[in-house]
Amino acid sequence: MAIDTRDRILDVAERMFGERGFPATSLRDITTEAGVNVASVNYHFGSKEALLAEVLERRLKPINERRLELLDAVEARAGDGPPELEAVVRAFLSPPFHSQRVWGEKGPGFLRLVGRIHSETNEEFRATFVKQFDAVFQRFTAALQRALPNLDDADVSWRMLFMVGSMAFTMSWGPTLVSRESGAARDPEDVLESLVLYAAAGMAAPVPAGVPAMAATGR
Amino acid sequence: MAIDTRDRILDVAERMFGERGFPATSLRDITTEAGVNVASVNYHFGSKEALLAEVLERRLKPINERRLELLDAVEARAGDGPPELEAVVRAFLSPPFHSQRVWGEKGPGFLRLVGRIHSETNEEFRATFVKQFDAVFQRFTAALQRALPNLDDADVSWRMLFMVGSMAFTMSWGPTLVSRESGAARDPEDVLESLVLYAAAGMAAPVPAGVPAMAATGR
DNA sequence: GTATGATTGAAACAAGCGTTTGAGCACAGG
DNA sequence: CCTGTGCTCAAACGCTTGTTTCAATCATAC
Repeated sequence: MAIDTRDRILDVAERMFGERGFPATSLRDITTEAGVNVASVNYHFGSKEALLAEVLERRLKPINERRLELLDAVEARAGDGPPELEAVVRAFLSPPFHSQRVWGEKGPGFLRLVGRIHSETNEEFRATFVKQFDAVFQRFTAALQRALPNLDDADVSWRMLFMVGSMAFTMSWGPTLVSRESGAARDPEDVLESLVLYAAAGMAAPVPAGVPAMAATGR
Repeated sequence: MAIDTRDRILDVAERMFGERGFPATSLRDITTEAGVNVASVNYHFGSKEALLAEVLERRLKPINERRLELLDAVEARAGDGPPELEAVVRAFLSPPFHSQRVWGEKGPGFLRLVGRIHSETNEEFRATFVKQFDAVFQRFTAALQRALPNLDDADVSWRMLFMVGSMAFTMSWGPTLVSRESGAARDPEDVLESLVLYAAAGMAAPVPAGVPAMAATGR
């Protein structure tokens, strides 16, 4: 009856984990909605947690690949010089926004999920999850350091955290904001654009006066 | 034997909700650690969800009061002119950072919790929670609009969302970042300073080229 | 057609959940 | 002294959880 049980489970799980969170979603919720048997989750994936891992990987892998692709292009264009800051930021931020066509009523489920992985899973799971980002983080950290030579490593790391925070939070709450304040309604594409400009400006902010690493001001 | 059962429950619940999340923390986890009986939660608070509400309110109320206090001072200083952007941003961001003396190994538990409220509770609860922020949001939105007259309302709203995202995410992951990369280690006070500069710069970013300030929203 | 291995189904499993119960304790005011 | 109130306790409530079991069914190769 089912086209493909595995995929149906993945789709429903992605949506429900995104909407309600991982611990708050039961396997019976998922399997009922997907029209499959409870046991099939453990048959196909092994456990609830393994299902979560697959849900995440399915979406995250293409996103991170796309990020690196875009960064490659930006760096190629820059040649030996420093890459353009805004382009680097855009290479990082845009793939998740494009990963789902619709910024639906509930938002891109799996990205809401990503935003709260760290709080809903145990330590080991979290570690293997973060590992998926390691390569991306290293590449972008290096690129940003070249684009912002007056920042020390610590500054770049913290500002990347700020940027990721804006992104994750926007994915989570954005749809709520859109539905609450009609004035704020916007295309996801416009929101992405706003976010890129915001993050690029923040990245280029002057370094704290009191704790200089080497240089004084930003752009 | 217990100094005050109520307070012990609140303290332990705050920490555990922060570390593991609301659904993943059982009342028995809390009461065992606190050295009190399971039934005392329902006796003192009525339900698990009511306990969460009180945990949040206990910390959030003073934080939001302090925010408004600081904003009052900033606006008084500005007189009839526009308030200083960085001061407004600082008034918003600093109280949570000061709400707990120590940026411990696990981070300020209750702020990690705040960051994911929306995903771990039902719709009604979320509504009453967001209400606590309404006054603060309105005041700060107004102040930012005066400090950034070239942005339209939608821009200000989105950029506030970006700012809150940076803050929440930093509270959550900051401690992780500090422990992973020794190079990034910093005082919470320094991190706050970085965040303020980052957010102020982001707020002041140019408006998107394609979307003029006065035009109606979507396309 | 029959055999084989992959998949599904209904049912049960033990464990844990939030909540309720009602007896018991401590200690005030009369 | 007794009574009333506030609180704690062990035990049990009914229910849901993730996981397992094992027979039934399916698709495919011989």
